Amino acid sequence: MFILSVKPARTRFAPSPTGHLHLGGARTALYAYLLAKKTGGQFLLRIEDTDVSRTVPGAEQEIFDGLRWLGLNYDEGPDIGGPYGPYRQTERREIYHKYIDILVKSGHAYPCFCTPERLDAVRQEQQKLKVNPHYDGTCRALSQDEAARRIANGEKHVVRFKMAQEGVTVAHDHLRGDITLENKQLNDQVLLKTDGLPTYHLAAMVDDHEMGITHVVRGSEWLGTFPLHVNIVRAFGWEEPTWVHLSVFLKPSGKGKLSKRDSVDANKDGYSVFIKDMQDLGFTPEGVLNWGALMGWGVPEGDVMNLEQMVERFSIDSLTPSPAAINFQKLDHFNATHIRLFTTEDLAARLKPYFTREGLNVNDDTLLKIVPLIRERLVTLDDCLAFGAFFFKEDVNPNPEDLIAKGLDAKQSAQIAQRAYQILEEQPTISHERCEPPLRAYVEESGLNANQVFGILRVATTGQKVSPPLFESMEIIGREKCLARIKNAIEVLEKI
RNA sequence: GCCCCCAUCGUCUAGUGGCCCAGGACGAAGCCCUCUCAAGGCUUAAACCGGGAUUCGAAUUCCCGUGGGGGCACCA
Repeated sequence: MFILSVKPARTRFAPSPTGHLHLGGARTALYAYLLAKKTGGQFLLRIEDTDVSRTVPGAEQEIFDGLRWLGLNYDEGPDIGGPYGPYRQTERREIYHKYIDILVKSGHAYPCFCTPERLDAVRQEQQKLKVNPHYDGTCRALSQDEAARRIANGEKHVVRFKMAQEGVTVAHDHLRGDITLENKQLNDQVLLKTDGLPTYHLAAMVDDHEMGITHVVRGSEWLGTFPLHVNIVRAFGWEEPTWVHLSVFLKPSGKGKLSKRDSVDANKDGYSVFIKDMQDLGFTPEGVLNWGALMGWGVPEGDVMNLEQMVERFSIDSLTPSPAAINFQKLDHFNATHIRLFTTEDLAARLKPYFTREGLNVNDDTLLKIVPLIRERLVTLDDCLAFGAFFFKEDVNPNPEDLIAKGLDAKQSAQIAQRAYQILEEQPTISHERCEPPLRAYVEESGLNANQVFGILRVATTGQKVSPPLFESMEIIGREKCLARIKNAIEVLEKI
């Protein structure tokens, strides 16, 4: 037997806790997760909180909750631990200092005493002269003795990477191939800040190495500093991971990168790019994931997938590098499609919170009965209110106008309701099988059309013009309530 | 300003030199079904950014434009 062996991949999702978990982050996490699971490896979560001033309280928890809601369970992370912890960068200071020392000793990095004010002035001057903004190298020229003396003096300083000033760097991205950049385009970037914490450039490289990450899956906004990162990894003499820079998401219009502002706009139409909001809006993890997965991934076949199926079909070779405009209509489609795939019990459980949050008293047996009736009518879970809230209400108060059938007047409509009432009253129970035949017969003999007769009954019993199928609905509402509601409708019609 | 990346229907994508007068999905239009609304079935319209080059042959390779995106911090 022939065994195709794939090395298990270790991947990570490494967000900074500076805001809401959004669609772009979720998709990055998804691909990293899929790659790990596909190859039998591990997926881990690391919090990149080295910019203390930007850290938002609660953001970290939102990341945990969001990933769990989506079903992207990580094997290692800040809240569950793991063999390579800690998984929060602010708790890893000593590790970074150890590696900074290595770089300084090997001549790949140097201390810099320039003040932010001076740097600002230099940058402004360079812009005025239309030169590329870059560090001017003042401290790079300092002798080791001089630097040591100033450090001993307690002078505040950062540590910069000593970038080669000539030649080129060739960095290999899995989706784009070799990317070549002249070294002089690269800056002597700050690796360690005055506050003793590392910048992303150092922290991410160190952690990915320490944590055994085999594939770095991240957004294409990192493409610009990608060659720098490759240089840092090489300065340490480490083996490079496989780099996978994902495409970015564009606004629905295709003009510009998706931003927070777009979520505000989207919210007006019942959408959001924040994972937390999507749940409130009635989207399902399955729908959101399926939608996000398809933007940037050319699935071989079968567009509709749950997480498990995505794992089966996933391959980083079929990821696409070009930017993708998001399309909320497609979200609707995938959400509705997955809703239709849920079992009745599952869907009932998912729907219940949407009824109860509106203050409705949900009877579980009734809920189970209405699910098959409304399932294919739902786009979002909260649509269940529009189609099924009346099942849990004591009274319905139809708009009198709506009770009048098309082409008829109030009096005629009242007569029809009266006749329908008699027919239904003759039935010992109200069921689909018992009620439809006699009412159809009435439609026949009266010369009316089904729309007219059924329409009056629909509005009378459900209180709305659009509802799940009439007879099935009446059956669930029950004989007593149906008759009472029709009687009420007759009264309303007679008063017109 | 400089650098990097990307480029197939409106949108997401398939396509790795002949299988492509370009396939799928969403959306759109029409028809069927039908007690409303959906769902479902069938059908239609809709694209290789432009120009050169290589080749018997190019959506597919190369070059130049153009358009779009991203980056140029003691932010990630």
